[in-house]
Amino acid sequence: MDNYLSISEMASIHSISRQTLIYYDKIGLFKPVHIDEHGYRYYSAVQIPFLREICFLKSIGIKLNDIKDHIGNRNLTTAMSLLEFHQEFIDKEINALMNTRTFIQQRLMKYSEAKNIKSELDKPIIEEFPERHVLFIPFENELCREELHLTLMKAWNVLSKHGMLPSEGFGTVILKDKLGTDDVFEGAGIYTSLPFIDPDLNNMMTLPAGQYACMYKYGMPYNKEFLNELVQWVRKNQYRIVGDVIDACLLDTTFYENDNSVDFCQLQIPVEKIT
Amino acid sequence: MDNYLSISEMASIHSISRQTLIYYDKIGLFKPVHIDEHGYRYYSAVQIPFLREICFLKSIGIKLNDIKDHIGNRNLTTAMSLLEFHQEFIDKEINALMNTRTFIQQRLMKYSEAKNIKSELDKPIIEEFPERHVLFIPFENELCREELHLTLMKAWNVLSKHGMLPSEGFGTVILKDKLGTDDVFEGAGIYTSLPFIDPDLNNMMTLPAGQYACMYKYGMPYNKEFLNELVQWVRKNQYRIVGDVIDACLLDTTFYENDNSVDFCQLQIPVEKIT
DNA sequence: CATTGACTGTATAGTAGAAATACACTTTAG
DNA sequence: CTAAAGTGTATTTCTACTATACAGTCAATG
Repeated sequence: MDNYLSISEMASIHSISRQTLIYYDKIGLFKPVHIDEHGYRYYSAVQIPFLREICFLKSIGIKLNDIKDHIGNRNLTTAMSLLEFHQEFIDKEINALMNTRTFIQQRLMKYSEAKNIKSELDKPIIEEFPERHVLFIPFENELCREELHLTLMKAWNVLSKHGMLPSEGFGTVILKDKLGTDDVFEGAGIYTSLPFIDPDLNNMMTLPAGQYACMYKYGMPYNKEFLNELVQWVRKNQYRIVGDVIDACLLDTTFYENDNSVDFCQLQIPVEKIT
Repeated sequence: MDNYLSISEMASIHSISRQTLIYYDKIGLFKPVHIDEHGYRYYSAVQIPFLREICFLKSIGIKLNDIKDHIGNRNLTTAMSLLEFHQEFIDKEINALMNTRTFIQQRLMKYSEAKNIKSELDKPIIEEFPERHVLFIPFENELCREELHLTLMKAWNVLSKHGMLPSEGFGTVILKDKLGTDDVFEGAGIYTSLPFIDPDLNNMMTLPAGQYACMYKYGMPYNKEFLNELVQWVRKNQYRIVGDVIDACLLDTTFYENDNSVDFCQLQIPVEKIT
């Protein structure tokens, strides 16, 4: 092999840049067979399969360091286990991206729901909901903006540990039995939707399917006036409360500017018509 | 809101590090509401939803710069288009990973094939092959190691431009009509397997399904002795050559150490029994 | 023979999103 | 009063390059 390839020839043959070859030389991944008295790099055609394989492994996402460890001393067994190991890595990545895709989809659903209903603010209506599986974390201190945020973050972190993002929605659960008592928020807490069911998860709660008396409102869950209003409407209209009350947050304060801004929520009280 | 949260509290609430909050401050993504006379950072509970949303957007893979542009002035429309745009990005990523997965699978298939047949070296046998679609690039100069490598890289680059990696195999095609002539390699060239069919691709060639007289060998395609041996065997055994000859490379020189090493290949001659 | 353009070299900075480290100051608990 | 915990800034490290600046080399042309 007497006719060498220059660095630019070698680069263009492999559709990579001259700088990349200089870099590979520097990190010891791929070195020219010959360097002349001026420091010019010269490659041999025999090296082409090696650089080609480096480019292949790189383009399927294997790190240069791992390629370096592998390429100098490869055989069928090591080549296969490198690929098998990397395939598992790829599978995990695909899985993670599919989950992410689900989270984005659910978020978008939630937003388009919020977009479509802004007109009917503060008017009680009856809606049907399917069964919903959520995570529930009770409040530990007196309910205020800070307690609300901190409890939600607890729930958020529980989900994160299970590889989920609570993209579909969250809100407050108020116990049916405490309605009308001195401390309406006793035993209340935060719920977050579950993007998918995880059997390892504790603190799961099921919101039953059925009819709910609903009302959209701008206000935080600890502003009781909306709840009182809706409860009164329920009683006036010959309905019976049959379960815990949900205050679902549709748009949080990140959608509004000033410091005293409030969430856009929907109160949901499960009801039955009194016959 | 008079009770501030320290940087470590804010960090632990969101399961991120103190350093990350310092970094977010530095790049202007998320700043504390208050800094005391010693430079200590203090956050407000009102900021929790914003940092939560930043963490959410980050964890679905949106760049901090894009989050920064979005978060300060968001509304339903911008939030939805951000997510929609990002979902398309995710879909492309999933697609790319699925392709990569295919390439790895095909490579592994090729390797396990090579692993299983090493015993029957240099012995002609008859094998059945399905139809194979390949890319064909003819040689332009006299066949030698360099011409072989350069032509293969041409094919490789054509595939790369179409988003494919020739992971399943490559080799040399020798025209049937030139067997036994002075210049056996006239019109010959390199073929590379196609991971999937791309209608935009020119230079496609179909290797027909059927019976092939095959022989494994260590040697480069320009070493004619193996070809001659197999052709003689074909004639002696009452077969007729019915198509172009394939010299399929199973393991290239990256699997062997010294500079004069050769490929591990399988010669494949399409044949019919003479009746 | 000089010049020009193409090619080569080294060295440095920049990219993203932190993590890790070093070193100094402040606060808090005992 | 001291020690531990918390906080600040500044710098380095990671990956796999790309881009830039500046200087030397080579081949062809006038």
